[in-house]
Amino acid sequence: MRSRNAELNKSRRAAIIAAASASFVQRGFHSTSMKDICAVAAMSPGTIYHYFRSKADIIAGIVDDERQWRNDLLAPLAHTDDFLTSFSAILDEIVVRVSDSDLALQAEVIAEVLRQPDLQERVRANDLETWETVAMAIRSAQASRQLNPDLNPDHAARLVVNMVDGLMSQATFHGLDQISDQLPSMKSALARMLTGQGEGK
Amino acid sequence: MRSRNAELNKSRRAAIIAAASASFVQRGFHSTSMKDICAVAAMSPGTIYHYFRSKADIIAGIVDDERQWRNDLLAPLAHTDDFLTSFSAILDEIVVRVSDSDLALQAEVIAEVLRQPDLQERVRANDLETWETVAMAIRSAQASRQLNPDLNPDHAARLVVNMVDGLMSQATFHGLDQISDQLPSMKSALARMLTGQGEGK
DNA sequence: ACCTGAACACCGTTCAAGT
DNA sequence: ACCTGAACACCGTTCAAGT
Repeated sequence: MRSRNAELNKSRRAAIIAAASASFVQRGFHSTSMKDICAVAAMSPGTIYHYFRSKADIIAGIVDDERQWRNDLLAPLAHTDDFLTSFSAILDEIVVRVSDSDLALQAEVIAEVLRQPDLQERVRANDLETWETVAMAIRSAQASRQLNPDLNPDHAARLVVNMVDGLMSQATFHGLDQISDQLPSMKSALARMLTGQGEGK
Repeated sequence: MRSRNAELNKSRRAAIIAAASASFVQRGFHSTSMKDICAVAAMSPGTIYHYFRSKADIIAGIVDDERQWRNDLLAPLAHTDDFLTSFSAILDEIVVRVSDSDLALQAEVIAEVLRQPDLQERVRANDLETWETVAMAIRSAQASRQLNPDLNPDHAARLVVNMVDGLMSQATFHGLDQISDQLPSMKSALARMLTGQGEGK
């Protein structure tokens, strides 16, 4: 859909995404009706369908917001000269910046995304981007002898991303409070994993 | 609902859960209609509502199956005298026994569970049970000097469960093939984390 | 108790009609 | 292009009626 008024298009889409996100968190994706979203956004159904192909399509916008958020969070890794300290700060920031609503919305999105092939590809691409960012940071930290140079940087990056994914899973089940207690031991385990000499493959 | 015929009750419930699971994997929870489940199970809507309070309630049965599955998987940890080898075998078994359908169904369940408080409590309890099992195995492995005795066993267990959760997340996005490549480096990282001396808190 | 299927209130989406 | 709201095909759930 080519829009005549690009400004309006952008602000309307943002308003619809905001209204839908709030509704999804409260009631869940599939028990939020279009009428609910219409009420929160103060628009008629026809207007929403003018900006989005379907209710499911609204989620694509949410996924793109999430990508932006991740990139901002990881940006410091690209220029740091102390990988472990930077990464530790990122973990702390996750606990501060992620809310229970974010976790609920994220769970909603993942389930929905799994049966929209083009959306799934988008989420997968976001994840690969994150991995690549971490792998590059690890490579340069190895070059400056901060991390064990025997480690395969791609595998190590996967492990690091894996642990953050696991942290989010546990936050989803047990709440964000619970996982802050876990951060210190997680950081020292990471340090041991990434700096220790040994069979790094 | 007190049933007169406990046998029938059990087999009907199992048949409905099987029909529903298959449908949820194919079409997703919220685009599976009761009519779909009726067709696959070859029952009328009234019959299904005789055994389950609602469409969402069917998921409780799926969660209980998942709990059984986890307990079976982790059972060897209770009696092993070699924690790392046992755990490594469990990781291998996950890759063999988990299918793409299982991952899709699991994602569906998590999103749905998050807004049914009693179901959420059930999932949380399953997770705590897993954690407790791993923590006990770690404690006895520390007693026999297999693992670093300075580690806090509860925190170490959280880390181990965390990494498995992370593995499942990544399998959901990138497929099970991708994660088998990751297993060797994950195992050696785990070994380094759990055996190495250091600031274990 | 167990089962049927028509009936009820409601859903996502479309589209003729307006500006 | 942008917006409205009635209309359409369909949904989860109930319930009178049967055995």
